[in-house]
Amino acid sequence: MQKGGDSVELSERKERILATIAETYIATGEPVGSKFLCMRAGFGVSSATIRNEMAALTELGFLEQPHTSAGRIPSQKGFRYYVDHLMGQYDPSPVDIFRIRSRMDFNEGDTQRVLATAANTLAELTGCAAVITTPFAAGSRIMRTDLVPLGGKNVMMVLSVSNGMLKSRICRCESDVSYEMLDLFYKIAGSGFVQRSPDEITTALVQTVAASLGDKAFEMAPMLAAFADAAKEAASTDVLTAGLSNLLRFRDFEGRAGALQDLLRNRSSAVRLLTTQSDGNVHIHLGTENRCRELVNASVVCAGYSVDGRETGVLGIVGPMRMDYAGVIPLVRYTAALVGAMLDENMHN
Amino acid sequence: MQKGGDSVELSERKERILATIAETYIATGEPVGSKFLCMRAGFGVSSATIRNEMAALTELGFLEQPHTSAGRIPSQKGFRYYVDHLMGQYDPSPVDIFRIRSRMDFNEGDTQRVLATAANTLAELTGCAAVITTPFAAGSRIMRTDLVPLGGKNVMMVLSVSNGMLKSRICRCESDVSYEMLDLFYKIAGSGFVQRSPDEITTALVQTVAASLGDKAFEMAPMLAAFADAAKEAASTDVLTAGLSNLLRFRDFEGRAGALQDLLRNRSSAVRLLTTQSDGNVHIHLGTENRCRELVNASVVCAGYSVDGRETGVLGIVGPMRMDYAGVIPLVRYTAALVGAMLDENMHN
DNA sequence: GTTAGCACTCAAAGCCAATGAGTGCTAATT
DNA sequence: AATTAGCACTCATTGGCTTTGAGTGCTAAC
Repeated sequence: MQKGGDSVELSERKERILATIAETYIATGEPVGSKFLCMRAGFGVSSATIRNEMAALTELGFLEQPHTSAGRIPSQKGFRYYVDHLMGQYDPSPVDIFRIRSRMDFNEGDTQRVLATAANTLAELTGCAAVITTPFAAGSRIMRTDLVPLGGKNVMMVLSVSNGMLKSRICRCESDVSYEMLDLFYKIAGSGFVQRSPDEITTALVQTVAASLGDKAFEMAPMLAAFADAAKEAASTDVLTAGLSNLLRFRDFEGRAGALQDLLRNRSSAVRLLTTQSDGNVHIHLGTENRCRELVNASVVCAGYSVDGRETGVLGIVGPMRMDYAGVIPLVRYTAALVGAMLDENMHN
Repeated sequence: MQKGGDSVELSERKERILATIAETYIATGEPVGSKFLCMRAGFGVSSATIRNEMAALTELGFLEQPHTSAGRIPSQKGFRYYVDHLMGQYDPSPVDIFRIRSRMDFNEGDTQRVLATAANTLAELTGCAAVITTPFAAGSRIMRTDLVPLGGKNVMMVLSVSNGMLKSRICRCESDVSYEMLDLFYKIAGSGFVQRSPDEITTALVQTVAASLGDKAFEMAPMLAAFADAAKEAASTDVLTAGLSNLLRFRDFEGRAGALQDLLRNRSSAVRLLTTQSDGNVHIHLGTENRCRELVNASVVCAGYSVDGRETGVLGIVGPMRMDYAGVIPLVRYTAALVGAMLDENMHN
């Protein structure tokens, strides 16, 4: 939970009012009026007093009014204050833990599948859209490359990266794949590519290698191209999404849900969205904090997952600004921890 | 183009009126009135005569009226008659051909990628959602299985099926993978699994094999399980989608777009949707012909793609019933042919 | 068979008043 | 100084009402 920008201190009563408005608005989606607050919550004062407080909170920018004769809703600043200072901190309920663990198979060795399952689980349990990045490539290196001849001219190339990712390419050679070609590729890869970081595999590097091959270059070109392509993909962070159609259910996104879906489907914008300090906490990006037109009334709740003690990826959910933060944060935190643990398991065999 | 159910013959003038209404409604989305038809189209008669004809067409069930004081729109039956008898048959325009070919790389050896690209291309060019099945497993057989030791306890298993599909699984063994384990698996697979059809790989079969292994069974269990799982997936038809967010743009689906997206994302319902006669033609399923609540005002335009002369998969698009059939059909037909050709290329190396 | 003419229908748009939730302000009270 | 009762005010919403105009169906004449 990062601290908000300006550290205005509110009186305890103002805080209680803001918290109650936030929680009521989150629950009902309707603006909250002074009368309701007076009745419902146990403030020992009249609605007029509450109105005065609300007016002050509006003046301070924590609340806003859809129109004169409506109640108040928390502004973005109000939500920020709420999540930073007022919201209860909970652990996931036993039933949530059960739900998450029963969906995620701790024995899954496939990083890609672990991530996909995590996204699906989060989307389902939160009712929001879920996004999860593949482990970052920074600091990783190519562990090995393998070739699987598929018969005839086709070979499958598998690139294993130390961050747990596998990238495979099917590659059609100019002629039937021969033992010599495979052998040559293994030699090239072993001496020039393995142990390097994926982002070191530049076109230039591959061309240098190709040039040194002389008349074999032509034969090897498709494999080298496939390898370069796979390495390039391995060097960049990818994003898996789930539950995009959940976004259609929120009135808040009416008409904009399509743009939101497209935004999340887009790799680079989704990565940018999740990027945040890696301090092991759950982070909340409210509305315009995301610096993104499509997300003005949306929030992102995200957390990094750590493998080997280093935060190597991020997962999160995207939903309306009036989402149930208190309920959702524990789910995100727990899922992130579990993903980290599962990938850790894979790293250490 | 399949023939409609009842073969009512309409007078030539009625046909011209129906065709003009269909095309105008497709283009504008607005009900079409007698006055417009009289002005615009070159009928040598007055609006009153056209009104009489329209009344007759309504009586016959080819047209309907949103309300008394509105023009007419084609009913489902009207659209059916239009696509069966009235619509022009076109070839894709050179520019469409160029667009499709420049998006689809004829040298791609990866079936999965070919399919994904085809779906994206179709979605983009038609503005509808695109769906494409993987090649059917019927009649296919397992060509080979390969193991790629990934270090430590992890192995990647690759299953090559004769229909061009590859299925891979990462499998975590109980102990470090040894040469003996790999060798044993190759022996088992070679004698018991390769050359079989994927749907023959039942749990029973795998258990029989396991039982025959004696004390090695425990060690081999994860690999056998992964193999069975991969084979099961290979035996069933999968579906790739693209452009689901296009559906949100259509007024016709307002409020139902989410359900439609979910329907297409669901493997079995999407397959059911595309299932049709395999006679090499483009097929059009209008509204309720799809026997599916979510699709009452939607149409599916689909075509099979053939590999080796046999129709082994289907692709199609889903859009509103008032879609531009004349423009879209050539695209679907051409894309299907191209997918077939590309997969053919792969089969014959 | 065609058409001019006309009465009719009905969605859409605009207008108006009533309703009521909720506020802001003021003056009295504690 | 804080609280509150009271009241005037605002404004979205609703429903009723009318107007408008597109489009029809029907009939009688051509």
